[in-house]
Amino acid sequence: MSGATASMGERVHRDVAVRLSRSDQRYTRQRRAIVDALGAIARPATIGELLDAVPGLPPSTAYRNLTVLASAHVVRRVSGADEYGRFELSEELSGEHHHHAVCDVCGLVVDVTASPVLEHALADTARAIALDNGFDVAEHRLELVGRCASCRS
Amino acid sequence: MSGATASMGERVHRDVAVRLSRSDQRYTRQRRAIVDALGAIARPATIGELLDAVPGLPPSTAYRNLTVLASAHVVRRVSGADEYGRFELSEELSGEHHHHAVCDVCGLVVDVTASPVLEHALADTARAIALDNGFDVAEHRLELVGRCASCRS
DNA sequence: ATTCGTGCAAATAGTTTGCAGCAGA
DNA sequence: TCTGCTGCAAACTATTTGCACGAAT
Repeated sequence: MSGATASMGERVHRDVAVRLSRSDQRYTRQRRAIVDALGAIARPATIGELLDAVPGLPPSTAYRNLTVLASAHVVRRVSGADEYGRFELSEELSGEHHHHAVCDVCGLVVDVTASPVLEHALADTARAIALDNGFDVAEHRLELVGRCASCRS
Repeated sequence: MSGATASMGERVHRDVAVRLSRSDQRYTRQRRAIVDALGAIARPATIGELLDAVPGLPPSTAYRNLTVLASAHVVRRVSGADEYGRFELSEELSGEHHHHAVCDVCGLVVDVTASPVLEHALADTARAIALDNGFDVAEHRLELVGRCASCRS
C-alpha cells in the first residue's frame, strides 16, 4: 500500500485543480495537503483529525479551505452521531458511491459499500418513499447505526 | 387538532416520568416544557427553536436537560445538513418509526414515514448491506436529501 | 428534609474574520 | 504582475460549568 505520506493519484489532483479553477480558485499547498490527508484517512474526518494529520495547518486555513473545497464539490460535509464537522472527498472524486456506518458509542464513522444489487434495491426504495411523501429527492443516504469493532468490547 | 399549548398525551408524560425515575431523575417543569415543545414542533428541533418555543428557558438548562433526556432515551440527537444540535422525541415515545428528509439549501429536517412494505424492504436491504460489511447493526436510518417546498422556489 | 434542578454569570471550545505579507496562475 | 491564499491574533457564537437558591420526592 502507498503510504499516507505519498500524494494520492495524480488523476485526483488534476480533477481537483480543474474543479477549483472553475471557481477561480487556486490549488495551493494547503489545499493539496488537505486533499491528501482526506485521501489517506479514507473515512469522514473531523477538523481535529485534519489538523493533526497536516502539521502546520492552522484552524483558520483549514476552515476556510474546507468551505472552498466543499463549494467546488471536492469534499462533502458529513454528520455523524456527535456534533463535529466531518469531511470526506466527494464521491465524484473518490469514484465510489458508499454509505456510512456510525458507532453509537464513540461516534466513529466508517464507509461501507453495497453490492450493485443491494444498492439498486435501496435506491428504488428510497425513491418510492420520497414519492409517497412528496419530497423532491436528489440523493439518498443510508446510515447503519451500531457498534464499531473496538467498542464491541 | 390539539393546540401546541396543550400538554401532549398523558401517556407520553407518564412514560417520560418512568424513564427518568429509572435514572433517579425528576420530571420537572422545564423538562416537561421541553417534551411538550418537541411534541408540538413534530420534527427535529434545534436548540434555538426550543429556546424560542419555551419562553424563560435559559440555554444552560436546555442543554443540561437535553443531555439528561437523551440518556434516559426520551429524546434523540439528530444531525441535519448544517452543524446545529437537533433533537426529537425518541421513537419509542412518539411510537412511530420514521426517516428524515433534509433540505440541502436551508437545512430544514422533516419527518417522512414509509409504508410497511417499503419499510420492510428497506430494513432487509440495510441488514444485507451490514452483513456484507461485517458491521453489528442495531438500527438503520435513511436520509433523503433534496429541497424542501419553500426552497424549491 | 434531602437531594437534585434552576438560573445567573463566568469560563471554554469551536469557528469566523481582519489584515499585512507570501505565493500561485 | 495581480489576485487570492496564508497565518496570526482578535472576535464571535455555541456550549459547558460553578455556585447559591428553589423545588420535587
